Amino acid sequence: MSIPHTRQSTERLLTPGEVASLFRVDPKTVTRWATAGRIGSIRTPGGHRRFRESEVQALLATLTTEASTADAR
Amino acid sequence: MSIPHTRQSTERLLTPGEVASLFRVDPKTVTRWATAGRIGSIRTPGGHRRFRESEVQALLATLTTEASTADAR
DNA sequence: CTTCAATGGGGTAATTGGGGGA
DNA sequence: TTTGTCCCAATTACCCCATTGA
Repeated sequence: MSIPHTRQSTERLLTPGEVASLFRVDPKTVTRWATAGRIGSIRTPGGHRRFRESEVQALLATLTTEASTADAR
Repeated sequence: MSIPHTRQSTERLLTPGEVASLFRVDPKTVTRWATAGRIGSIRTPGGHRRFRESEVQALLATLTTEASTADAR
């Protein structure tokens, strides 16, 4: 258990557009991921979303499939 | 109930720029939040704004949504 | 007193959100 | 089922320069 403290001032946040660029998708798609709960988000008081860079990187790594590292080089 | 524990010694004040960094927005945006009454602010005699760290942290926590722990593909 | 980064105010461009449909 | 696109309204970002704060 133990709920992790939300005390990370060094946590870099990304805009929807930046995340969209990383995944090569439309910003709207990123919005849907957030709505569907596939990725955590931080909303500004105005309603716009920001995403944790570490979480985005982790998601990218999770969805990344590498080819066998047989002797490729 | 009233709260006699007014620990202002622990009450740090943040500048617009610091709050902006936490939300990954422009300092001007934080100013608009204060003007719109979305966040409480303290004005210096010169007109500059300062924000209560506890209030900012609380607001940040409220607007934060964690990703679903279940991996639905 | 001098310096200089940060802030406020105003105005304008860019991004985002939400609904709906392809 | 997921994504991209069009609509419009709201929010946010960047430009100017005078003032404040340290």
